[in-house]
Amino acid sequence: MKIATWNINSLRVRLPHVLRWLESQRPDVLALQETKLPDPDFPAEEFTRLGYHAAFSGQPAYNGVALLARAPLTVEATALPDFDDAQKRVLFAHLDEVHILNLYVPNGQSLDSDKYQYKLRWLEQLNRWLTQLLREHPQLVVLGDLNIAPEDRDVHDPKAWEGGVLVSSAERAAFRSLLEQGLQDSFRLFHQEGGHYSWWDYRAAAFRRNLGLRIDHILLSPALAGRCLGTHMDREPRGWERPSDHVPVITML
DNA sequence: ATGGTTGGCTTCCAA
Repeated sequence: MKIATWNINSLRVRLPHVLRWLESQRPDVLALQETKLPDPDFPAEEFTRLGYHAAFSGQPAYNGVALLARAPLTVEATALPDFDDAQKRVLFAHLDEVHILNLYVPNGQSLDSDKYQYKLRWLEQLNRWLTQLLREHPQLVVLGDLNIAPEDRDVHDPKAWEGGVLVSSAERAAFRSLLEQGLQDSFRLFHQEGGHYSWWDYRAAAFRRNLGLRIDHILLSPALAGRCLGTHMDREPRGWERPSDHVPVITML
């Protein structure tokens, strides 16, 4: 089973990339973040044509998540439980036995921002929910743009990033809490070295110079981690015309 | 070199 996640930074702009990528990679599941589309505008029929079922939860201009899958999807939630949030960042669904939680974690903007406090509260509530999800669903995938580089080896220049969002100790502690509950970082099951990133800033030719961060992740419950065959980033679409600033992360189960 | 680029209910905000 091939499962992927990709922050596409506007599905309106990136639809040709998503269709091209689906045709060449044929994943069983593709989770999208930052669709930036209200639900009535979601181009579901474009994916139906390629044999994909679609589930989506979006809003105008910001945020928005979607799941595309070759098997029928059953949506179970579109928000964190008991958390008042107008922003569409969560899509929880299952296909057959496998449950997938697609997340677009808040960016946080800067450590002194209200948005950073919102991010930390959001992650705290996610951790609370995860306890229940792991108990109820042995085959659980948690994936998406988690907007956290878990360790210094996930950052091209840890000194330059010190004091910023995506790398702060509170965010990293929240990420570790996910792992302490039993999830495994599928990429780190296979690769130990630094230099592998999923996002590069559009500015300063960051991709060409590999000035990136590993902030998009596929986390697996113990049962799924035990049968995982590999996880990698596909850098190819970052070289296409008008690319997203993120690339797909792919795991094989 | 405290910059730079992209997308969107665009003349600013979010990333």
